[in-house]
Amino acid sequence: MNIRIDDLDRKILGELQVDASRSLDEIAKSVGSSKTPVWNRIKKLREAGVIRNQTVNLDPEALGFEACFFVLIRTSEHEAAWQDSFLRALQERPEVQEAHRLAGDIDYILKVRVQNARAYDAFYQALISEVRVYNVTALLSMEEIKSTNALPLG
Amino acid sequence: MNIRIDDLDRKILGELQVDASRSLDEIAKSVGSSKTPVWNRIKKLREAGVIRNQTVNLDPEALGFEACFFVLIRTSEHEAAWQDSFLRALQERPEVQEAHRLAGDIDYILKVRVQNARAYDAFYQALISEVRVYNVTALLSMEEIKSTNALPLG
DNA sequence: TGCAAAGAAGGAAGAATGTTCTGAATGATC
DNA sequence: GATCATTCAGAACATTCTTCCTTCTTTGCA
Repeated sequence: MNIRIDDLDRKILGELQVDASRSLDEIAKSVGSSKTPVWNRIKKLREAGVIRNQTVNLDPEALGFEACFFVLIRTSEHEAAWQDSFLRALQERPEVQEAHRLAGDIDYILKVRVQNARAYDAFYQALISEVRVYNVTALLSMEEIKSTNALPLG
Repeated sequence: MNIRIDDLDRKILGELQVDASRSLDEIAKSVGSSKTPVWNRIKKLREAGVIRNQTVNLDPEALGFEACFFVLIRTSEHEAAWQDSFLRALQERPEVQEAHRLAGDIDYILKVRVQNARAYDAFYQALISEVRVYNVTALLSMEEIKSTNALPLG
């Protein structure tokens, strides 16, 4: 699974992060190479799992998702069985865009995207009925200042 | 700018969210339609800004980004000039993947992706030297349980 | 109900792009 | 310095995109 990633690979990934719909010729020109090596490297990076998938970024508000919450969760339960059911609940809920297990006194953080505050409450009620949590704090986003999942490869 | 989005549009967007590299024919088959209407609708959705751009999702750890922090920021300054310089600082820093202005006693939350803890400290020092902040709490992610920016269109 | 307008299906055709292949060049190893 | 393996540039082929057209269905309105 280990793979050697050189400077040209990073340039290609940088281009794909900005716009994955460009043609191989354009990308090759941008990174100062030609079509064949770019194609071979993209294939290699895909097979190695460095490139996971190719998606479109949608405008959440245009599709009716007006509310975004960051949810800080504390729990007193740390057994494997509890954790398994918690993780499964998060995976199954499409409102949960991100979930991280944290170090420190807060155990988990979630990013939850929903239509409105009522939809968040429905999500919250469903979650706490499925798994026991000790303390939940919801932070409501008023403005999305920046949103990208591009890595700084420059 | 307003656009009417029907069920077929949502199905198409759902397919594109999962895998934007599939051909029009395949997508048309998946949503139970044919090539022409699918192409027209994708074009319409792109022009309306519902589809923002097309990118690849990379494996952060494979590229050496082993640390992810959520940063909670409180500030006592709420003037426009301070806010402008703060926003500009966030936009310019590629480590900042997400930035939200919040309601409540915490003013901002950031998601910061860096190589390691030392790189985070460098980022932190640079940030507080640029803009005054009252209080900063960093939450260190131990495990990325879930990560997607797909909207629940089903 | 009937009429007009809009959109969908299906296919055809040219342009653009993806994918494979080959010979040349480059660099590493001994 | 010779040999081997790897990579690159460009050609050649295959697929897909994009546009256009015709027919048919659906939608909206009088």
